[in-house]
Amino acid sequence: MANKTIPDIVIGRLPIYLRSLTRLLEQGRQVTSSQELGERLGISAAQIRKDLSQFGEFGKQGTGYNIEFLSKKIQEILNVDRVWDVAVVGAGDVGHAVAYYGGFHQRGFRIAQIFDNDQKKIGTKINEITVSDIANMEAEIHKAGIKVAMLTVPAAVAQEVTDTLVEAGVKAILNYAPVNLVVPQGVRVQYIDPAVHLQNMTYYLD
Amino acid sequence: MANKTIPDIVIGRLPIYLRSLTRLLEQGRQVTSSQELGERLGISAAQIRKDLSQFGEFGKQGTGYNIEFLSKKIQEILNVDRVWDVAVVGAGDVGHAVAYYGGFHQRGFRIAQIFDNDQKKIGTKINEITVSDIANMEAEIHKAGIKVAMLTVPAAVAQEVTDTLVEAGVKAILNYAPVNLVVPQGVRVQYIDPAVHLQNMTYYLD
DNA sequence: CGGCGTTTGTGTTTGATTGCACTAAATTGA
DNA sequence: TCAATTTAGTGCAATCAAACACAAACGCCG
Repeated sequence: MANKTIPDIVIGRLPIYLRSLTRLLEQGRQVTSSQELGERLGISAAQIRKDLSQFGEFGKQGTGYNIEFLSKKIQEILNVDRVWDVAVVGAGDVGHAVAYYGGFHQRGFRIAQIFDNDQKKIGTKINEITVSDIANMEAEIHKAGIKVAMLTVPAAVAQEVTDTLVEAGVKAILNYAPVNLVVPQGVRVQYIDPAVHLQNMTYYLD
Repeated sequence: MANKTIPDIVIGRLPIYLRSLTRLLEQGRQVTSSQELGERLGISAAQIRKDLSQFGEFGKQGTGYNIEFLSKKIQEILNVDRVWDVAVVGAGDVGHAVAYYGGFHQRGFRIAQIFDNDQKKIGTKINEITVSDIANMEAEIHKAGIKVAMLTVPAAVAQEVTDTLVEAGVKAILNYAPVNLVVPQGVRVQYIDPAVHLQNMTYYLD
């Protein structure tokens, strides 16, 4: 049943499922059902079953899903049954917050390098990681084989820095700058822009 | 033309269009086209035209869209042709980063209040705003008539705090905690969870 | 050990979203 | 002035996603 080009939108829901399963595990639960998950997530049970069925048969009729087993399977699908080294570019407020956030490791990511262009910041430590000069970024990322980066630089330089990251071999960029990035085929970008989310919601307010 | 229940997915693209228009304005541009916008955003020109046509006729054939005019119109549609007061709940790293982020105001939002439950933080100032005791949150938000909140508290207490926010009259919550929130009809939630975005991308990596 | 209630996985239907292709309006340049 | 070019707005077709509904499997309990 696997490998028939899974829709992006399905992939996008898997991390949400995984997050919810983690919460259930924390609560000491061992088994859940598509119905329970659906209620928690505001998604129909049928959709959850169909999404999961794209990758295999993980549940048991009459019983539901073993949470630990399903978590493991989703982690494998998403390639987070390992830890990815991540580079953070930009050591401003957002870069700091990201570097200090403790939740990444158990979800498959480790902040390995931090870069900035401010001489006053270079050499200082953020959460035990020394800030490096962005001038050396391409070489260092390339050398370390890093494929994932978080971009927390000002909008004005985001595209330029992105080009360097791509040159360095980065294939996945989480962009906090409020700009749309242009990247070549094979490089993925995801956006985090709080104002976009807020504006989405204010449409529905008076 | 207008008012026929616009699909959520269309609303979700409007802030992206607005963001891109802002960049163009910054570059001194006055006119653009659906084609140009589409190339910048990786969206088809037809889709952009169709999205906009849901709300009126903003362009001119042969010419395109006046950027300033279209920006204004989208701001009106999204209700961000005004400034919304926002409450930030949780004065940790993320709360700090959010409070210091300078980009909100020109996009329709102003951080008006910050709350925390840590006695050591209460009374201190973050970017000129005094941190208030979360115990007074419901009353203060209600009194100020605040409808929009950002939630930057630990996952374990996010639902509990959400319930209080809803009680206080908040109708839009931007949730940074990695938990799905349950809210009554009429209250909107958007999620920001960097790990979710990263996990989405690692699916496509080897 | 057999019937009942539960829940998965999936073929099929329904609905939503996107892309296509065309018309009409505006601009430009000769 | 007029033909060529550009581009918005839109009806229709095609694609994609979600919901429905049911057979098959499983566990439980008497």
